Amino acid sequence: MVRKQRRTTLEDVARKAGVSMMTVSRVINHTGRISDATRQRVFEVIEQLDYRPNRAARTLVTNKTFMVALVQPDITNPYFAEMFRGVEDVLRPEDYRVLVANSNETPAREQEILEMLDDTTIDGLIICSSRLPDSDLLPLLERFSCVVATTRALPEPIGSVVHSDYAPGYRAVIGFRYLHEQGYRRIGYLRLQHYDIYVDIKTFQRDLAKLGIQLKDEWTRACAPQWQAGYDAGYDLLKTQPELQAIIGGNDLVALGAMRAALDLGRTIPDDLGVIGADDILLASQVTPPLTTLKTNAYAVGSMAAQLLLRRMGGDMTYREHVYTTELIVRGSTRSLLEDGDKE
Amino acid sequence: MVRKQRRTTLEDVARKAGVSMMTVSRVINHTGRISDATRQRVFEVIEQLDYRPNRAARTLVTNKTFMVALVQPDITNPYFAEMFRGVEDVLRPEDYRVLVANSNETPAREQEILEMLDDTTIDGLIICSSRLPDSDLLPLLERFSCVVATTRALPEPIGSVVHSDYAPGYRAVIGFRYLHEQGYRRIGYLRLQHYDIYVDIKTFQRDLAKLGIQLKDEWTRACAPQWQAGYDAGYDLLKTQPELQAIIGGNDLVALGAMRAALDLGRTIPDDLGVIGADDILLASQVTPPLTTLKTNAYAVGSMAAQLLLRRMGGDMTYREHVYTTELIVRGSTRSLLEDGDKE
DNA sequence: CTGTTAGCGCCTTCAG
DNA sequence: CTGAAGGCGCTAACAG
Repeated sequence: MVRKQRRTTLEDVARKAGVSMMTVSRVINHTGRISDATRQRVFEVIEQLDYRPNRAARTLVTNKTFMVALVQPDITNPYFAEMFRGVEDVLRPEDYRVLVANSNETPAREQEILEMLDDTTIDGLIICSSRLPDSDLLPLLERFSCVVATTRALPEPIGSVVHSDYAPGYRAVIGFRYLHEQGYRRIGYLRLQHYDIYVDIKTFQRDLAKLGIQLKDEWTRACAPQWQAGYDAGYDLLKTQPELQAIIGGNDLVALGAMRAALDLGRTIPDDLGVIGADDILLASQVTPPLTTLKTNAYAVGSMAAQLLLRRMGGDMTYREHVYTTELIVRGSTRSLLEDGDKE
Repeated sequence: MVRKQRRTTLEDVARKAGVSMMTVSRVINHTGRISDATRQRVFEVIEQLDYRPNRAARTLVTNKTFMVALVQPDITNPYFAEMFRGVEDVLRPEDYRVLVANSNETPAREQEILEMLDDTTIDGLIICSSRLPDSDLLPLLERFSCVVATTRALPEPIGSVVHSDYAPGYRAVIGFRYLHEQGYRRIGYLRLQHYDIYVDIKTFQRDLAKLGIQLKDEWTRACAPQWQAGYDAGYDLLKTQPELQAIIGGNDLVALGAMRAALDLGRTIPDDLGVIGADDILLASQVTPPLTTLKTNAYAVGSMAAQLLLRRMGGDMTYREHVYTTELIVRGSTRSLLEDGDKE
């Protein structure tokens, strides 16, 4: 037989301890003043009966779930897995549990996830690198009382923000600038497709042009933020634009996919082609040659997001914005062209 | 101002629709028979008022939370991230949400997590590769009505089981056998430290001996299932036992760490040293040389675990056990020694 | 310091 | 096909 007996309740404990339910409630919640003797006795009974409060009942009356949702595009991306750790490490000591939902890079699924969540399920929401346009995202977020977004701007009243990037979609500029300084002139760009939600590629090209860097239309492709997408896009890009001297990937996975494609096409790295990624996942440092990358501290982003959320859940609804800057880590996948006379 | 107004409740909907609360309840739960006209009207009002049922209230009365906990040792290990996807892909269509808790490879933290969870928080529990000994784990699991464990045996009444391995802690044997066939005779083994919970290393050595394979005491180290631990242990192992012809890692991260250590020590792979990992994470195929590994389908393990859990949550408490077999993927990090005359 | 009263929002049961 | 009463287990607010 499976256990059938009713769970022990507050009332059971109260009866057995010879006190009122309220007293027991006060003891377990450490609220109000209780004599040591009573407290002790109550604790003993709780122990004996293996009493554990019913969360649902408590939530019904307090409106607190002690649950936080973390909505991410892809937890198999080491960047997001690391971010999860940051979030959990901050929330757990505060007794919050983390509900993780993965949209698998599918905007429709992200939407569905947000629709299924609400304030009776969670106390707060951290939405990471949303792939939804503002017109879809903001109405959904309005339904939640406490929201923090990462790598995504939000109108002030909606929630606080952590940027993992000095400007959304602009992280790659650091790579362009660096390569340009090293003498590279024909630089391909595998931008992440969701960047197009907030940065028009034409604008991006113009902004690069202001820095004296040319990015021709045919030198860039939008691609999904995954290894295989990077491979495919990189392969295509190098096939059609063999004159490229370097490729910048929107993240490490994409850059590494492109790097593999380049190798398969017989290019040598960094001699025939420079490659730059972004994030600095473990894989980046372990391939040969190791990948030059734009490092972002995913763990810090996660823990900061959690801290901002705790603030909000604690009642402080002040808008806060935290920007982590991106750091260039130079490794073997790029080199200087300055001594080659390869400048144009 | 923040929203202050009370959430709309069943009662609000009932009043506005001119029906009883019960009718509304039946409509939203698709239970009982309701006239089309009434149903339609109720749905309209629900829409107008943007009504959403209060989860806590519902849970209080039904005892269903529609929440499943996934307890894992380390979500930054791609193996577990992939497994999460398998779990979620099965559970979401059934309307379950997934609470993820990460023990960070810390048994005490795993214990703490399990203690904080209970049947009023979740309907079911999937515990992955528990790092706790049976004496600690089993009493904790008994408190839950529906449990599935992965890569870990469980007494029948406790829960169902998915093995990602032909026998717990024995996956590496396939690697030993393969290397032995290829002429390797001095094989180091970086076993995962938690294996010692269920497989005594002496027994393991004896079992290998039965296959005619020698594993000397000084050729094996227990190490944490992470890259850095693999690096450190591998470094130490190769320093003290330079005669080793190969190293088998308990998982890919460890093997890759050891591989890096070998390279840092000036060994060439596979010429000076063979390396085998386990899991087949993306990184394994992307390093140079690519890593020979014992592939396990993490996604399948996750989705099978979720399916077994659904069965249990659906009331079918039959014990079920699913074993995935491990597949050897031979890549460039190992070679044949048979033509070398290097046999002993 | 401790107890009493009154719900939280929903579903189960039993009547119509 | 629809409704009324009762209670799930807990805590807020007020008494003493």
